[in-house]
Amino acid sequence: MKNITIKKIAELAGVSHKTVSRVVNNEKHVKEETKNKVLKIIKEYKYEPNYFAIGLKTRKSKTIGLIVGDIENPYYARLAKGVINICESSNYNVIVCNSQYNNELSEKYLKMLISKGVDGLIISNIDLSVDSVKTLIKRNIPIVFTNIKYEIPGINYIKADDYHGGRLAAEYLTKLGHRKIFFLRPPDVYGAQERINAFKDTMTENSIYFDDTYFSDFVFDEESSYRAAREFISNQKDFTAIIAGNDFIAMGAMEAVFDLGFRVPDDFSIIGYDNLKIAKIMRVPLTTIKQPKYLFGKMAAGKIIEMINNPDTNMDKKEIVIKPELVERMSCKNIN
Amino acid sequence: MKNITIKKIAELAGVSHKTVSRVVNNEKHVKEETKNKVLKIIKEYKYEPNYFAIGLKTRKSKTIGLIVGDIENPYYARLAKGVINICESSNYNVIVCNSQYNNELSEKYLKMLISKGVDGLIISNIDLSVDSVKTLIKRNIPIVFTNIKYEIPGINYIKADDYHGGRLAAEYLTKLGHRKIFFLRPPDVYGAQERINAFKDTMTENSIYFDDTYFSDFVFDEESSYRAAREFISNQKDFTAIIAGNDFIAMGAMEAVFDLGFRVPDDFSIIGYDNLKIAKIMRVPLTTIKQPKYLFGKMAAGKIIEMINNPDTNMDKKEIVIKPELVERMSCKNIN
DNA sequence: TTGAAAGCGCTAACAG
DNA sequence: CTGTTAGCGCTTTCAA
Repeated sequence: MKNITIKKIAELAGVSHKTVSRVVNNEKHVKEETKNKVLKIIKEYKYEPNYFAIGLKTRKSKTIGLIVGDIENPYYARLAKGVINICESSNYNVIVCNSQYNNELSEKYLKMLISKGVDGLIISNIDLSVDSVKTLIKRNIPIVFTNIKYEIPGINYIKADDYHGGRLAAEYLTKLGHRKIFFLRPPDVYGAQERINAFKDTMTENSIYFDDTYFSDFVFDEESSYRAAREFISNQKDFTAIIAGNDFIAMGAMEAVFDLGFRVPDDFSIIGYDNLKIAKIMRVPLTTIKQPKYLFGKMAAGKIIEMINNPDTNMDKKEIVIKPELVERMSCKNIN
Repeated sequence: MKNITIKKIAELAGVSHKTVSRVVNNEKHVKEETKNKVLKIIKEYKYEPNYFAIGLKTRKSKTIGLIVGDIENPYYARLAKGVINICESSNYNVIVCNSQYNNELSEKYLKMLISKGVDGLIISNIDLSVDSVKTLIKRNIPIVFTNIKYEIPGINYIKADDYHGGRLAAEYLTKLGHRKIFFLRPPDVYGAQERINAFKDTMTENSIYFDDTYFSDFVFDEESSYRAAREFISNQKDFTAIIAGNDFIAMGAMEAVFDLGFRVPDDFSIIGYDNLKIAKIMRVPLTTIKQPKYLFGKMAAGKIIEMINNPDTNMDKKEIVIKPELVERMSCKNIN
């Protein structure tokens, strides 16, 4: 039971294998009659072109790689959905890699993807070394970042204005009268640092004191956030607000507050980031900063496919930056 | 700037390309000295074996395919995480397909995956035709289902005992005194039907009336659930409880209840399914049925890799069935 | 321990 | 409109 190859079909149809190749690829210069004959045999024998043979010749894989920090974080899940759906409509598949915010793992995934000949790469919030990124650029493989840690010329990215988003959160809280605000730090990706900078700037401008103890260690998901928040809450009395690195992290924080017998926002105001669907229906509906996650995925995929299809033209818009917005709900209290 | 191939390395090292192949694949019968020499050249020239050439020969892709209903549903996201993480540890990549619970799209994805020569397939809650599944089995490609719609002999699956889970939910509600219970139907996958059967059996055994109007149309996600729940709530007065097809759906239902000015569980008790992380921190902490999502992914991936590595041996355990458990929180009221 | 030859299944270039 | 020839980069015999 061997595989049916293009040669066998050619034999069966009494034509050359190149002719079969022509009809398979829908090229012109094939007589309607021949074409139909070949098509019939193809159908009858359920011929399917060999992916590897094609790839070996064309160096196209019709698949793109996506690296995310944590597919379980609804932010990434929704972004991935955007990527996958758009890719599907252009007949691309996507290999999803879960870096777990881990440097080494990211690099490993990168290598795997490249060695598999992906046609493009979408890299979301991971912490690649500058060297890797530069090698990537040199290789000339289409690549789009959604949020980046380094500003490297010639790089395509799609991101939100995180500094602005960070300000939105910090200023909102200070206007509500909060002075001691704890920052649950999300993984160290570019966007996170921008938001922390915005926070610090806001505090400084308002002459509000802060130091390193106002920042948690990196917190990755709902669980690690829960632990960090719990520890933080247990050890102090003066803080009135928490900035959660993202909504997933905010979940953990809110759980910790409730489990310790405190209330939101009466004892602690909490503000998140991302505006996940869950934000609306959380224990206390979460005030947060809105980002268009599906759109990020959609745009990144669209851009990649565009780049794949026009390898030579220098795409015009290199950077796309989206303005985040504050979504006010019930998790923050005015204490003025 | 051509690619460095095995031949070039051979030339540079002054050996045959087969020898290079041997050291690349870590085969024996290579003198330590030759090996080191070759290794040095490989490193120097950054040689990377060509994926397509290898695939053409070996018919192995080192990638597996995963089809899920909706990657945005945290159930699937967590399952996918399990699959991806386990695959990574065995150096497999995973192509994630988002079927959107759509029959045709599922079939299309299936074709794409097969044509890409995936080494294995994990199919999660989709609605493939019996024919497709049979073809799949005939092709002899390792495949694991997590939940299935058809019982086909020789198929591997990992699932929860959905009938049992359905009973858990229905009996819990009836014991609490509920008689008019609305069922927000999840997409028509095997597990869903089992749970509906369990619901009907429970009602019948308790001599509780129900008819078709007690069931919503299929509801896919938080948004469609919101719409369906909203419409349902607006049009009736007697129902006291809602069984949500899963926790993602429960989110939408709870939103609808609140937006319409009702309360949970005072006006409507809601029970979910899956025990997502969000269940704990929802507006009203959700009573639900627990399923080990990460474990499903992990087991499915483990099984697939095992099957890939032992293509001949008939794996023993064909079916793995896990017992779900009730997690009681605050979304259901005793109205006895 | 090493190498030569063949071929996996396809496409590209050119010839007819 | 169709066919021939070559070769993509690797692995697999088999022979040395």
